[in-house]
Amino acid sequence: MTTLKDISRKLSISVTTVSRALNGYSDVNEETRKRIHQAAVELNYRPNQFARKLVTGRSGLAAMVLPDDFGITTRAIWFEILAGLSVEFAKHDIDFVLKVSPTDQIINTYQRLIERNAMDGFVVIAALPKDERVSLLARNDVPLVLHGRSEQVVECPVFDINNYELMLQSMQHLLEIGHKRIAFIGGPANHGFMIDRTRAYRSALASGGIPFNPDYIACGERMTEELGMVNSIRMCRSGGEEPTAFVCANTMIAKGIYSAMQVLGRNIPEDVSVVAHDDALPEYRAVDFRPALTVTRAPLRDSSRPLVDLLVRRIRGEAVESLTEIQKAEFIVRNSTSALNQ
Amino acid sequence: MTTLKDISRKLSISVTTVSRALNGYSDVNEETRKRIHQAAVELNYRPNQFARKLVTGRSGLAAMVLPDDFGITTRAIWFEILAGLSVEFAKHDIDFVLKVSPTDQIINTYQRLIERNAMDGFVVIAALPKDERVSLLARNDVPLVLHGRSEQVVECPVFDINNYELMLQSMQHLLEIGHKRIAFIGGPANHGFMIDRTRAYRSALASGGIPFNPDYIACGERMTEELGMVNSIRMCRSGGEEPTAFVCANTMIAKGIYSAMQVLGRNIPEDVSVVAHDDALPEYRAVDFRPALTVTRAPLRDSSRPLVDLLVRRIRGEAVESLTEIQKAEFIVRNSTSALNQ
DNA sequence: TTATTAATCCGAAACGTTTCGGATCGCTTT
DNA sequence: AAAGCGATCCGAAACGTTTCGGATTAATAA
Repeated sequence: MTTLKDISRKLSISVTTVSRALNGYSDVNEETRKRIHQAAVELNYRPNQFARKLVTGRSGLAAMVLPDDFGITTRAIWFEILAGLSVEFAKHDIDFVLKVSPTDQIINTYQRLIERNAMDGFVVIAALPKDERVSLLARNDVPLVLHGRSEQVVECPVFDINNYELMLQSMQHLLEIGHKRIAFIGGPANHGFMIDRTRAYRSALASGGIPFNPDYIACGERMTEELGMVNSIRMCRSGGEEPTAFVCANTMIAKGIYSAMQVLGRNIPEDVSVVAHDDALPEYRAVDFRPALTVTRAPLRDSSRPLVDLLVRRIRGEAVESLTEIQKAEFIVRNSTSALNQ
Repeated sequence: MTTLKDISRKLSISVTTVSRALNGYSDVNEETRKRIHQAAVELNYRPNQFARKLVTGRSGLAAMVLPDDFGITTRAIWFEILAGLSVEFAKHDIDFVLKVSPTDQIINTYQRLIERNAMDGFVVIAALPKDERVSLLARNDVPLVLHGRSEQVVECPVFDINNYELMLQSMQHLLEIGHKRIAFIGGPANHGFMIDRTRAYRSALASGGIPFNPDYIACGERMTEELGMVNSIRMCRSGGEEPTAFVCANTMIAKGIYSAMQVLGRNIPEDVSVVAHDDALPEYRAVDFRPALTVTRAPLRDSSRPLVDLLVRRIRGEAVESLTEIQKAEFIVRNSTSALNQ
């Protein structure tokens, strides 16, 4: 392994100057900088991360802690997120470490990681309104970036999609084409994104002059096909008036509704309309639904870059105020929605 | 953050002795060791990994490099593996770093990681007969553990399941109940596990006096439902004699065959028998198949511990010869197989 | 008594960086 | 001629460990 000292010796230049040259300080002559850079590539120099960490306090490591029961959704989604984060962090020369922890030990795991002081930062996903993870990290002054908004006024960068707006858009579309009995099947009621969307759902109903019917809303811990299937069947069988349209928190739920409607002998979109939010998972392509699914679309993959960028800027010490990014979902009308035929 | 020096000062004992006490050396008095340990917990001491790395060369980091197209299978499976590795490594105080790389850049990614010299070891999964990753790592003397066997005689620990045996078992079962036209639908032909299973498939046929029919074997890059569906339909429609039984490399393929048989109006197990190898993924539970699926079972989750143990022992310097572990799959007969009715 | 040994302890160097606080030198300004 | 300045460089300390090579003491063997 070649070190600064090797370069220093080879060029008869002090270690200090070699270090400063390589790190782009201004007090080194342009020509000697050239020589140093050249020697560095010749000798295939790689800075020793651990020596560096020892003095700077930076480790070149960022982590994410996941519950071992996979939380709100399925393995496939987590992997999508992990993969994106790994490649984005790599661009900043940061290694991405994955911690999986029993669900009831999550906070302990964070605690230990914080004590060890080995991570430059964390990415925290699926924000809760009062998020213990966030407050713990913030209290200990360790950088984090949050996916989703949390109620707490907290000093951390945030990335989110416009959950309120996209829900409004779906609802307005359905209202415009005449639907009145619109159901919403979503995820865990306590998560930030669900709170936003539920708010939008109710506000859209209100603005359409439609009373809120609690039977038309279903929340589940896991946003899977099963959730969509079970709840849509329940709603259609409940004896009262059946929904004429469903809004789903993701495409898996929509898939479940498609199956359910087939079982019940209902046609999409003639009998019921379906709209979903689409994270653009390759396994559930909305265009491949039959009929093709109308969606608000915000690829999960696209969140990795902003997430990592925000965290890196936070680690570099940028002011938190400037570190918020809200991504707009795109509304795409396909064939799963049609005007209500009376 | 509390350091050795803090403990040293508090107890008026040299840093050396504190270090040696904490690391279990024998040249420190039992009573002072007690005092030191106590002070360590009182002060909430955590060794600084980076300082340690600097002198020992160990980083407390292990990595896995994955292709960004997810290789032979689906995201869900990768996540299963990743989660298992993360928790097992944690037990050894090792952080698990995940690297995702474009498929054609895998070797470069390894190269860079090796140069940086920041990983204590790697876990390499889905062994190829001549595996460039393995030879690269071995050549550079970096510890690795291999999942699956590779042809190369190489100095590395290996974990595998008894692919040859389990295939033999499935085949013998089918032969015993009278099947002669047995198809095998599996994964990429060049992978170690497929080579083993194909060998067993042919050897079982031979021992049953049945000629090998190349139309009855199908390999695909991705072992998904689609693969099972497409190939079983093709085999059943090919005009020649249809298979009466299918052996599948995993349960997803079996699921595809179930769908295909339904489409074709065939009943399982009356018309066709199906056997699969079961990695025990929660998403595809063999017991939940209708009819319940006969399998050779070897939970993927169970591979994490041996994998990590082997790697850790290799890192600690144990002789490679002792570091091989072959896990036996369990054969479970359920309702997807029945005797051939003539 | 003296030499040997075992049990404990410790000073100092080393790992590879970064960074603080100058030092040197030639040029410009007074 | 003296003072000041900018550009360029460097020595040495520091980060928190581990480890080599002893040092000290008391008990044991000669």
